[in-house]
Amino acid sequence: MSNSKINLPKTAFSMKANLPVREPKILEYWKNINLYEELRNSGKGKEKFVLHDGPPYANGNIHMGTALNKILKDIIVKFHQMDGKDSIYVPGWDCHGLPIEWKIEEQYKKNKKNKNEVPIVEFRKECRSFAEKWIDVHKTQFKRLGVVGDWENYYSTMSFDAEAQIVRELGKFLKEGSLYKGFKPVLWSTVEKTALADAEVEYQDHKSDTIYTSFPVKSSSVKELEGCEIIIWTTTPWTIPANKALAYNEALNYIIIQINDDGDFKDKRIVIVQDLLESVIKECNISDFKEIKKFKGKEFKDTICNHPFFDLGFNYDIPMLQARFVTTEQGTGIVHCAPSHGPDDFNLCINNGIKAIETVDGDGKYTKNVQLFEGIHIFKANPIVIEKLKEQKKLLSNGELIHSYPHSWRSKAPLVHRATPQWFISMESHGLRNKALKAIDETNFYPNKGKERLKSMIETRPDWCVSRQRVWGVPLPIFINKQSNEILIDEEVIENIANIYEKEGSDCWFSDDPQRFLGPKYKAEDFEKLSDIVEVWFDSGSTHSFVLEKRDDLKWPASMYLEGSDQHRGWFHSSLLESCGTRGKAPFENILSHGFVVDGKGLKMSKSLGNVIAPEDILKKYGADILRIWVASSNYAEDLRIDYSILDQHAESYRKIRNTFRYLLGNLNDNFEELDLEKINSQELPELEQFMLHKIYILNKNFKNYFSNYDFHNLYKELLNFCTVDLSSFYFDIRKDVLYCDPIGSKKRDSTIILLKIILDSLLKWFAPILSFTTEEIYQLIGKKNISIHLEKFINFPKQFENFELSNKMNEIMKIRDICNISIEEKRTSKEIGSSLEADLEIKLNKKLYKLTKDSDFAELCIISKASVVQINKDEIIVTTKKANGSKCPICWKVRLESCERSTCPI
RNA sequence: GGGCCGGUAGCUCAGUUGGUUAGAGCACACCCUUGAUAAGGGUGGGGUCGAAAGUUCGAGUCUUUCUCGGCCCA
Repeated sequence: MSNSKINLPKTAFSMKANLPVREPKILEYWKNINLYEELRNSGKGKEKFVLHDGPPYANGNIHMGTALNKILKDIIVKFHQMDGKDSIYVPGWDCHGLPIEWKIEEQYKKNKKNKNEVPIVEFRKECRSFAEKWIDVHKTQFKRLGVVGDWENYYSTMSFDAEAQIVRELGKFLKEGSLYKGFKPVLWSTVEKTALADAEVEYQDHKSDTIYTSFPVKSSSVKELEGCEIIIWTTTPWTIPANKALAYNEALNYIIIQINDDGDFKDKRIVIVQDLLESVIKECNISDFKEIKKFKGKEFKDTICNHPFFDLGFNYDIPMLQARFVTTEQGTGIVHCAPSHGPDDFNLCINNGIKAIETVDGDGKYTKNVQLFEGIHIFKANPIVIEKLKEQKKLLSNGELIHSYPHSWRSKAPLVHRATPQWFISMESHGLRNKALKAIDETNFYPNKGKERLKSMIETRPDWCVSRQRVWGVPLPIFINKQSNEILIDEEVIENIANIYEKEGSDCWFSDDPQRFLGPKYKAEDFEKLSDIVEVWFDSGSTHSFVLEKRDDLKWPASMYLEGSDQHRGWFHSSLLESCGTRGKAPFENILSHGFVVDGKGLKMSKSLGNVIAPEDILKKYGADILRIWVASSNYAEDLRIDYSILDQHAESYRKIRNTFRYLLGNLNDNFEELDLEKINSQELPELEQFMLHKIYILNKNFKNYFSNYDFHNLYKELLNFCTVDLSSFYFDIRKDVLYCDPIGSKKRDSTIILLKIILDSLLKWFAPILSFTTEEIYQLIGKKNISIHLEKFINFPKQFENFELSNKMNEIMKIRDICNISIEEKRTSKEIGSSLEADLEIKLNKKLYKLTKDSDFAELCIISKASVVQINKDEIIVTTKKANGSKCPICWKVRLESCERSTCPI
């Protein structure tokens, strides 16, 4: 029998996707129709949804993390657009900062150019064009992922507008008075007279002087401690004059011993940690001692000591402070703290109200803040300190140690931690911490755990240091009065600087006459102009001010900030502080944070492990839609695993979805016109169609629910299951008979066609935010209404589609169907039958089920030739399969003795 | 080293206030089909829930410890 008498599916939609080739053509199409503009036109006047882009750093190719981030953003933006909002995405880039400075310096090194001989302005120009280059590269790579946004009018932190606004934002803190000058230790080279970043540091062996020295206890709540001397060990004796505190660990066990050996410490009682007793007595040559007392570290609480140079005028209190960083690896279990000369020291002291001061100047000489030592170079101070300690009978022992020590990558000179003048925004002076904590409470977090994470950081963080001794950034707009040493606070000056930057950028700060910035009100000679720049987190923390507030198409606050979970300490954090400090509110209503991309085993990607997968590789091998499926199907609340076997699996799912579409298109012969769902009377349709309408209605309800919770992996799973379970293996399989064999235009077939149209329309829209390319491909094949699927809206289904009574009945039928299948399978395994159409079934049901299913066509539902249903008195469902008698109808392939009801049946 | 988060079939995920033999899809195996055909259908095997201890009549679900992994900090 020829196939001409049946209606076989026919479609131009190919089974093979060939996404790597097809997708770029679709991108070209979106560009030609100017999709972004079309979206804005279609969204005019609608409620805005603004996902504010966290700016990636304009440096290097994108990696899986960035791809994940952009795709997730795009999916959400598209969902909201299709949900009837004006959903606007403006991409941005973070451009200032050290990494770009290095790249330029590296180029200099290669070309044997000396950075110091290049004018700052020229250097900055090179940084700027470097960033511009990478913005272009990123743009292309992001677009390839299918991300739709305002690529033509992106924002960047180095645009003149941005630089100007950053100055205005700083001006607000200045005016308020929360921006203050303080000191903080940084790694410093006394040779180059400059601060160094961590990455500019090389570790090399270095010979240091070591000392065991003592701090007499002044007062303590432990009686036995009184009169004792606390012993500390250090490799930097020159920091002793800057000592302000001692650190102990409350979890460790300490011991008091009395020394009987002759010498400065004869009959003295000293305190050290128990675990290091042996090493201390050995290193300090203690041979005769007596144990006095053992006690827990926590008993040190409230102990106050004197400085070893107490008698030389260092007569301030040295408190003992609890610190977790104290260990028993080396030394004595008590660490001396000079807040101006170590980050640990600094943090511990600042948390206990002891501020760092400038103890050493840029050349490495003690300042006037260090009595007795003023003007002495720190690298020459060790012998003097040791001598004076000996004089004061406070030196238990000294020696030398070769250890790994930081050096400058350029000059190879040893580095020191030196407290340098820095600019801070106070967390407390104007209530910034409380404002931020309140703002967190008013923000929704996806997943919810992000709230606590951000909160605990804000609760404990120290004041915000916003200055950097660098050149590629926005200059701190600060003048200091040479006479009074006071900061110039004048809105007019700030506005003047901002206006200049708006026209020409901030390079001029480094080249132009300061008078230009001060304006006519002040004399340049009376002021010192700062040459620090603003730390880049302040730049990106201000994006809300120069993007959301400045652009008419956006709104403040943003609907959502969406970044990796590391940004709780980064952009979420800095944006929150900046905005709360200047506006008293968070710049976002919702925060969505996602985990990190890890390999198939859950390990982080690294070159050394060889488990790195680049987005580019995936695009070449699979295409962007597969990558987008990976994003949608992964649970972003945790880390996201990826490897080729995972991608293969998603590629398989994609084929299933694609074939689902192909079946629909084939049976519709690529014809599609939108139906008015309100005009459909579901009661007039066959039960199976009514059941499918119910399924669609419920799925849509779940879909909206998942979407509003940004729960994409469950959403995608449900859509995929619908394709696999409800459509492919159920509805499609059953309805092939009607579609192929019933005459075109017949009632039942038309009912099926109606359903296929509804299903196609629904699937296209449900999948569009995820499968942006494939849905567009299909839409172009059938679309009439709009020029792009992405201009469509989600469907509202009539409530009358919902039919729980029928659904309950069908669920019972499905159970019977399962048993039928098992029965058929037995006969198939025994080779009595092959196709299910070779089977006749006898189904025995109890009274209740019999009554319930009396109008159901089991032959149709089970795709068999004949089903006879009988009522029995047992509750068990019994199905018997027999090989069907008769001949196979060449049209419908059913095996029967008499001809089937179709007029075309030749039997 | 510290803080936070997480570890359910090969994979992606469900598992509601602790309660009957732990679920789904994919993958896999076997079979069928050849009118969705580099497609489609059916059946089936497979986890004791990272490990141990505890609370409880009862724990994947609560507590503790350990372990592995991730992020942040040091």
